[in-house]
Amino acid sequence: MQMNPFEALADPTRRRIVEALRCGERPVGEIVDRAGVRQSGVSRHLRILHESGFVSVRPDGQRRLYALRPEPFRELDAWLAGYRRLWEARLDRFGAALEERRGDRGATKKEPRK
Amino acid sequence: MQMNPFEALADPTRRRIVEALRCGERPVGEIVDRAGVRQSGVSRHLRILHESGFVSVRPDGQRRLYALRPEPFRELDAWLAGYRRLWEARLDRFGAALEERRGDRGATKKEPRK
DNA sequence: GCGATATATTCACTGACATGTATATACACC
DNA sequence: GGTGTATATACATGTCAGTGAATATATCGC
Repeated sequence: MQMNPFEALADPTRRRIVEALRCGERPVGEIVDRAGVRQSGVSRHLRILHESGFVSVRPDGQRRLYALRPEPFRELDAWLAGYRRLWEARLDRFGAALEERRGDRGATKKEPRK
Repeated sequence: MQMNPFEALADPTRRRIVEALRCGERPVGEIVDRAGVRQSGVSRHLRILHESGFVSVRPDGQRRLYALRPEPFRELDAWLAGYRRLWEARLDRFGAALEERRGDRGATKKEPRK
């Protein structure tokens, strides 16, 4: 399937699975309990997470233990780093103001009427 | 549409748009040149990015200038922070080893022997 | 007013993906 | 061997998101 980290985390079920692994490795069965989808679905999501580098597997008897791997998180962090100046208060110079530029953001509530 | 930051960035075209705005605000036309999709597509992606908080808009004559907003980036950073211990070399204690757990990742090439 | 330019929206299509059910594979234990 | 449990895969289905073409809206200059 070959997904990049953003696509891999775009699915809420996959994010739940990742969070279920935050505190260490777990067998599929335990993940199923927290994922909110059937075992077959979890298995497919785990495959995607594995292919995108988010998890590792190791056999343990008839079970398979999944665990998080650091690489894709590092990758996300590196990407974010390129935008860090957006929020790491560098508002002292007006270059920042040029980029931040009046947060309207409530554009939906804008236009009291027309 | 209501997208969370991960879904918003899952689309490659939207990531290209975000990158096009890294160095400051731009009108839609310039973004179209870099996005690789037609103007109507860019407009729709900009709407999604706006609804998810990634960009702000301000009118400038007959054009509209889009710019990045910091909030969703902060949000992503906060999420990532919960996993930072995965890669911020805290391998000095074996608690980390429990979680990192032998990066197999090349599960295909796994286990030269054991 | 009119025409031209910039951007947004509607419509129809298509492809991808998440899901469940059912089935297959792998391993453990007897 | 056989039976039971744990996990993976195949198949069919429905939904949704990204796309382009065409159209609508807004703003400028005259």
